[in-house]
Amino acid sequence: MTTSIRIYNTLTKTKETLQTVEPGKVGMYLCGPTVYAEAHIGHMVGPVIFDTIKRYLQYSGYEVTWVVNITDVDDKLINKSREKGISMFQLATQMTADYLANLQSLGVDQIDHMPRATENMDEIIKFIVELIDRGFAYASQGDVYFDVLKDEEYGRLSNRTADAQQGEGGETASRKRSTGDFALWKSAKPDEPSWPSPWGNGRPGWHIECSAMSRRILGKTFDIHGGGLDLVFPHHENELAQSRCCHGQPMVRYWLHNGLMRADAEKGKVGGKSDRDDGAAIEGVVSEPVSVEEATAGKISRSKGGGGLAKLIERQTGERIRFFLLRSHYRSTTVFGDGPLEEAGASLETFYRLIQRFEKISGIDFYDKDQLPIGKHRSDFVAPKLRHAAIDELVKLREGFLSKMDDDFNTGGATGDLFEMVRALNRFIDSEGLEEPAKRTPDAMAMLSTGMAIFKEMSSILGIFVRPPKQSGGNEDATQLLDGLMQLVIQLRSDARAKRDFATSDSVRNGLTQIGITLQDGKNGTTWEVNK
RNA sequence: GGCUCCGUAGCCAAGUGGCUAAGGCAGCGGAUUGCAAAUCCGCCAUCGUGGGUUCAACUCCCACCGGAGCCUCCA
Repeated sequence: MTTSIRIYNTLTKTKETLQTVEPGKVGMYLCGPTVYAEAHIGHMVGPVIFDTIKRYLQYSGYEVTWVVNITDVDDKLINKSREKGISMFQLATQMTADYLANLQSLGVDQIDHMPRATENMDEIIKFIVELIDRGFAYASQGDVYFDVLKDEEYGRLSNRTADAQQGEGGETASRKRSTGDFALWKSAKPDEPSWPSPWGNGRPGWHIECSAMSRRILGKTFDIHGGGLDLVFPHHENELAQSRCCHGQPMVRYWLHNGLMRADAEKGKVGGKSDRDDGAAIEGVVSEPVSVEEATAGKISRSKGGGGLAKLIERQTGERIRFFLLRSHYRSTTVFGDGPLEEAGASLETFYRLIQRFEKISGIDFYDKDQLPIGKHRSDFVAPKLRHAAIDELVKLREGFLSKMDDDFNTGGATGDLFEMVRALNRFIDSEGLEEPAKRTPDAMAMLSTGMAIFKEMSSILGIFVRPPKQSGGNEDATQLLDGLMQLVIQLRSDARAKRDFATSDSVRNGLTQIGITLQDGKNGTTWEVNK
């Protein structure tokens, strides 16, 4: 298969053309969470971009296997579970459930395997034994360490030398041959969870599970391995060393790392440059007093109140967050907060309105795969027979979208094409007058559906607009009731308008605006929407 | 101290050694509307600063200023 997909490889620091280990197949592995606390937004960046990458690779004709591991044994889990007075396994189970729920909310549903460290002990121990046999690791007082100095290529990924500090100081330092060595196996204290091994009871070090589990599922060399930029060192450097030394062949073709999220500074939003003289109220600038801590934008971490993602999703909707993440490039650092999400939400409305408009005109359910079918593969696409400037434009925008995706999954650039598709489609509806039933000729309607299908085909690659946006409230009875009520109100107002009693009709509309409902008078009657 | 990355309009954000520097949000003007909303049309940037390389740089190199990250657990 020939594609021109290019991926930025952290190892070589260049974009490289994708050439898979097995033709037509892609194996990819994303480092998942250590499940000792609730997920925060930073944990979602990798899953969302990988989910999108998988969708795109599949669209490009590849068969993709995607693995995300769950680290369910480590020091933090042990400590945290003690604090909470529950077992490590209970804590892991709870936090894994939280993680999975968050993934689902963001539309991440392409993961094929989610192996857990505790369920792969045999494989992990086997891997360590192999490393010792090959002379790259040594046992020391119940621990096992990787001997960094034996690996000539150590440090290439993160661009540092083998003597880089590896944490594990203190008492364990004396068990190591050199400071750069890192633990493959840690002996357990009597009250710690442990597994039997040739070196006594213990638990695996942080890095080895990924080497072991990726090999089991994806093989000795697989295509794409990713995670947050903060994992490059030491985690990925060490994984890479373990696997390569164990197998004598590269672990991964392409190392892919996403940029990190930063917390929003939440400073006074309105008004211009108040950089200097902060504190002094500049005319019209309302700035909320914030503590020094809050005013400093910084890296999101669990220890600094970065959790509570579930609440955030409830407040902002998963699609907003997904769209927000996809709006910029996955490798860039992104400032995150309610403000930026609101803006993403505002621009999403443009899409929702078009979709509603289309559904109203055509009677087709946009989200139904039978009513508005789309092509599964890029190569399935055939230029529409119906010719129209709008269709031609859509076809061209589609190509633009795909070429941006080809270039290191440039989702930010691709969303621009999506917006332009919306404009082209609205323009088509306007120019053909499709709001009026009389003008809905079979040709025009076919063209509209064709255009919408192109739009849907592209947006579904990003994993957005694949299901109807969540209704606020979520209570179906209440929703139906509200709908009936609104129809009644609209009817009464229409009667007033028919009599040119605008005082009454405006008063109704203003009243609704006050409570957050916007009315829209169109050629075909009045519609309403709840302001988000 | 060592190693990375970033600095594009009020804000967010793509992108390129040479065609009009995408798109979004906000704003402004127009079409439409009883008035609005929505939609459409139009307007709104010379790319942190200073040098250098080049026929040509926002895009490459150097310096500086500013911001972020990693080097310790972290997606």
